[in-house]
Amino acid sequence: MVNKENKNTTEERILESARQIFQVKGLQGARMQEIADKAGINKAMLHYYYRSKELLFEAVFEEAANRIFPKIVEFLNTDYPLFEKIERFVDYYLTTLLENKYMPAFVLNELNQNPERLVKLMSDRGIFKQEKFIEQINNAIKDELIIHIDPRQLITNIISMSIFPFAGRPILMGLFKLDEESYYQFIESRKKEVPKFIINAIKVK
Amino acid sequence: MVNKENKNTTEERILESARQIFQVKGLQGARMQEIADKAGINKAMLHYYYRSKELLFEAVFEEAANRIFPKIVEFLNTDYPLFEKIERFVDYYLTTLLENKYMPAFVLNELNQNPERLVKLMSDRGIFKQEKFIEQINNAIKDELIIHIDPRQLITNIISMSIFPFAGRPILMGLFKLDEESYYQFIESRKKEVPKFIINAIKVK
DNA sequence: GTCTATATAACGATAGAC
DNA sequence: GTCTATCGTTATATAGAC
Repeated sequence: MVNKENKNTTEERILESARQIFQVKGLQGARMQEIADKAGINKAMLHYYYRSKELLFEAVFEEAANRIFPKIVEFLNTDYPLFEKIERFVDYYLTTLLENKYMPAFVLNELNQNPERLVKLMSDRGIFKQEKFIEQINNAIKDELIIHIDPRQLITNIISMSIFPFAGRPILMGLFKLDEESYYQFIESRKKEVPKFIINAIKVK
Repeated sequence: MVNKENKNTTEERILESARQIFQVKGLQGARMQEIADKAGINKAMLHYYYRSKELLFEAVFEEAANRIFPKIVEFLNTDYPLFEKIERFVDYYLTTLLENKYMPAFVLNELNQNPERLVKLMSDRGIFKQEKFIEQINNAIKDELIIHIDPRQLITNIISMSIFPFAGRPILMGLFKLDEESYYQFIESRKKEVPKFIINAIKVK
């Protein structure tokens, strides 16, 4: 499912089980025994391949974080016109997260409990270079294509509307009385609704 | 701070300590010893007053959830005109959450790990009655005050932009290189920026 | 009500046979 | 590389004195 190049080695089976357990229960809530059971192997094997719970968790977390963050930057630095960039960005994120619906809550929670992980992520590579996108927004303001707005506020709004519906999935499902299928449809609609909403908010008419 | 009617009894001191520890570390991450230390009493007292860790946690969680959810509904059912209602709602939430910045991540995470708690919250009282607000939105569409939009999508956007900046606080602080003070200022600005953004997005010009 | 001391269980981790 | 058995620690929870 998640991992196409699954070689089905013991090491890979452990990682896949760890993904599923950690993403739902978090670092503290997960049990090594449960991960071993799901992988169909013994608890000792977890330590043979990953030494400790902490290291196994880090493997899972970094993989998840690397699926979210680098693409943000990649997108922000492409050469698409502003409105098209926003449309593509929202569509890409809703699609990705719909296939990994536990990931946002997992990553958000872990970064709240352990903000140092973010520092590590940022220094690992040139993540979070947003200068180009900010410049693009400022140019669009100068050209009177969009209204005057703090680029950081705009970016925050885009990210909020893309990620919150997943982190707050139980709330939305309760609030609007959605089952799995109608929740899926609701997010699908957002792929067009959210860009329309954003562009409406900033476009100079 | 958080609790004005603090009677400073042992029971209340325990609850206050539990609030602080649980909200940062979660149910599994918190240690009863740590809560006892912060309260300045012995570990046995926690069990004397709250029987178990689980029950102590529930006291904290329900208090936090009850500070977030009931006010949502209360607001949605007031008689303010649509735009004014949106302005007041966003302002109220950003103000409240700025004073309880760990709460959104805490509640979101707990509801993801234990969605049954939401069922309990919903059945406890008439929470989540949004019919009136949905009707108000639909009327505004008919009156050509706002563009055609699914009321649920609009509500989701409002909530997303109000709550995500707190649940994703470490990310925003890293992304925009904010310290505590400039983060506070950034949220303060949102009290005006977000309603403006939303009304721009839906207003018929 | 509040404390110290302790029971009891669970968990992460390792040793050592195969 | 994989297993069983077990160690060492830490956690929640309780018993019982004051």
